[in-house]
Amino acid sequence: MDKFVIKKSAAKSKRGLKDESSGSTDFNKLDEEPRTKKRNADQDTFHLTSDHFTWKRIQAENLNCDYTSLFSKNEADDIFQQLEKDIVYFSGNLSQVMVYGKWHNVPRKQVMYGDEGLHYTFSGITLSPKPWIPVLVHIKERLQLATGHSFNFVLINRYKDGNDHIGEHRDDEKELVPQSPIASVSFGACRDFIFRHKDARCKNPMCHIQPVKVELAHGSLLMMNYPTNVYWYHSLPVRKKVFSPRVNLTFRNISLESSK
DNA sequence: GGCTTGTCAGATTC
DNA sequence: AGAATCTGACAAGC
Repeated sequence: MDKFVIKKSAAKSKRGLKDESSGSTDFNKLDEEPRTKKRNADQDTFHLTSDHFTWKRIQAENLNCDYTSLFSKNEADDIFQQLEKDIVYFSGNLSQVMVYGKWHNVPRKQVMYGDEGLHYTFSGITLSPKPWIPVLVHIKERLQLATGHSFNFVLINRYKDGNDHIGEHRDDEKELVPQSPIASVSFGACRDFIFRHKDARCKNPMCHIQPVKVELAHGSLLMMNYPTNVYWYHSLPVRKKVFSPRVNLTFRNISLESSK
C-alpha cells in the first residue's frame, strides 16, 4: 500500500533537479509546503471548513488553475482502496476508440458516473452515466466544501502503470455547461500532467509559450477554470518509471439541455 | 471543413 | 550509448 508513496517522493526529488535545466514551467517546485497538522480522518469531515484548504494558483497566458491537497494521506489511502474495490470500468466496445480510421484499445480504463437522467455521447453512442456510489458521493461532497461548486457527472480514468496514458486533448465536449470549471481529483501514483498551449503545437515560429507541468499527487485536486480548456491542451504522458496505478476523477457539469 | 485521439517513427534529451 | 521522452505525421470520419 505504501509502495507508490515511496516511489513518488523518490521520483519527485530526482525530477526536481532535472527540471532546473528543462524548458517547461514546473509549478510543483513552488509547492513544498508540508502539511503540519496531524489530523484524524474520521474527525476531518466533521470539522472541515472551506478555509482549511491551502490553494496554489497555476497561471499562464489564458491558463487558470488551482491546486490543493483535498484529502489527507490516510483519507486518500482509504478512498483509493474503495475505488479499486467498487469502480467497474468499461470493457469491450466501450474501451475502444476510432482514430484516423483505425480502432484502438484506449491505453487506460474509463467509466462515467453521474446524476440520473443525464445523457452523454461517447464513442459515437449516447449513454447514461452509472448512478453515484458512496465513495464518489464522499469525494463530491468534499469538493463542494473545498470549492463551493457542485458537479453532476464524473469521468473516471484508471492508469494501471506508467505505460497507461492519455494523449493531448481539451475537455470541450458540447455537453459541458459553458465556462463551468472541471475538477480533477487524483489517487494512487503521482503522475506528470502536461498543459500545452494550442499555438505552441506544430512548428509555429511564434510559439514561445512553454508547456506547463503539474505533478498530480495522491489525494490532490486540480481545478481547471475557464478559459483554460479553450486555449490549452493537456495530456498524461507515458512514464516508464511508474509501476503502480493511478485513478483520476474529473468532475464536470453536463447540461440537461443536451440530455433530452 | 476543421479538428480529432492513438500509435509510430525519427529527433532529442540525459 | 542506450533508454526515456518529445514531437509531428497520419489523411478517416464526424
